[in-house]
Amino acid sequence: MNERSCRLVGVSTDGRLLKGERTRTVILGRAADIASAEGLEGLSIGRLATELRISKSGVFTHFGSKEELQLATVAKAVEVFREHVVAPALAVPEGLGRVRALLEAWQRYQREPVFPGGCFFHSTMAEFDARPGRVRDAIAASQRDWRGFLERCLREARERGEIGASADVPQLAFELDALCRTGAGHALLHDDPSLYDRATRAVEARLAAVTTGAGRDR
Amino acid sequence: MNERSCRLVGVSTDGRLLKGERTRTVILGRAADIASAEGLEGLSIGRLATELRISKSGVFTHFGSKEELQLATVAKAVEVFREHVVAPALAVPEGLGRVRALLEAWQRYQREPVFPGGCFFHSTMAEFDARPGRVRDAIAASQRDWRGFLERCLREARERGEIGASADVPQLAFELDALCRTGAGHALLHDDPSLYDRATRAVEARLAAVTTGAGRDR
DNA sequence: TCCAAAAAAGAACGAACGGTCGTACAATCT
DNA sequence: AGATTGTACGACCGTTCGTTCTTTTTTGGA
Repeated sequence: MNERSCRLVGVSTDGRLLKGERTRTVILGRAADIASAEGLEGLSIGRLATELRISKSGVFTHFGSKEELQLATVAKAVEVFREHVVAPALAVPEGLGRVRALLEAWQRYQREPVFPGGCFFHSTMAEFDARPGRVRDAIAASQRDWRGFLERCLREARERGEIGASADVPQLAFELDALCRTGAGHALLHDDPSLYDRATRAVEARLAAVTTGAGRDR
Repeated sequence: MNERSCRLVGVSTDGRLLKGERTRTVILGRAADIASAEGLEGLSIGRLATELRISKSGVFTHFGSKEELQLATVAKAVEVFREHVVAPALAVPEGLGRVRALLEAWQRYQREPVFPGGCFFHSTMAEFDARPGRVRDAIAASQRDWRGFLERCLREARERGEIGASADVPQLAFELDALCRTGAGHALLHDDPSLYDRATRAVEARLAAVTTGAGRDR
């Protein structure tokens, strides 16, 4: 592939982003923020336009339909999630250390908060779990990805002998996911940050229960 | 209080429900169903009217505002939850047996499904956790009630010596809640009933870890 | 600097939203 | 039976929704 043929859409010859691509990014940033707090259905094109001081059609043109806007918003949220949670974990060597780094990054991302409405996916999963369609499929797929990555990290730790060989990785991933997710949700609902710590403690205990001597030594 | 002064609104002199009260019940039943799947904001007065073949104003008159409709819907859902989850547990003697009955009833209620959109509260908690107002307060209060009841059951089991004396009841309640809740949510999102079992297994393991010899004997 | 293409604006649409009103009928109480 | 209250109706308000156009402005490459 030569340079010309693989030029990306929305990118100018000197590599800078085209104007349209920049506004698209701005729109999606705000869209993900709104959706994390008010849901992907609470998102509206008119509101985005008003808040960003763009015309309604100016927003609309970038996506062509509300469903496309929702899908793009999910993709944007995945990007943010990867950056704040997955990337920090990948910077740590494989094994139990990476598992810990991953869970810590996740909890930090929920608390900061990167999104004003807590974890984007916690909100939208509950919103779309009983509503068939492309948006739900996208959310479900991203959720499978996330859980797959968590399981991979756990499996690496097990292969290193830092986690007991008999540990049930998918089950463990499910439980860790459930504890972190719910802790953040409750903390937000009751406006009580101590509920984050409850999740942290539960995760800690759950990990301690499967950690081997080899895991503790490092 | 004599009979006359404590007459309830919506109840006629001979104790029967007034007509209005009956339609109100019908409306709220449908409202709770819709809200469990599409959220309390997805609920609309016009849609309720169309589906129930009542005029829009006929629906509206019963509540006076959308917020009141949402609050009444939450109250209705609490009633349904009590009936399907709390009541069956109360029919079982205090102790670990009641804890088990409670968690079983909860999981049964999620699977049946009593509400078409899974657990009403799972959906609405995530919807309102970052949205201040009376509706959120009502949801948060009902959630506190539920957790209070779960903790009470656990404490009774502990006092009977069926659960270890050192068990941290609020922490345990949080974890059991998180596991059941998330299991149901994932089962719905991925359309995979085996995820319910994952929650069941996690709960089972969690309970087994704190059960004493006395608890196992019965 | 010029010009085509890209991006944004603007106006308008039909539908649905929450909400208000006056009215008509039916159920309930005296 | 008559008086009264409860209940539901249909028309309509202003607003916002997603979406479709046409027109204007901005932008980036030659």
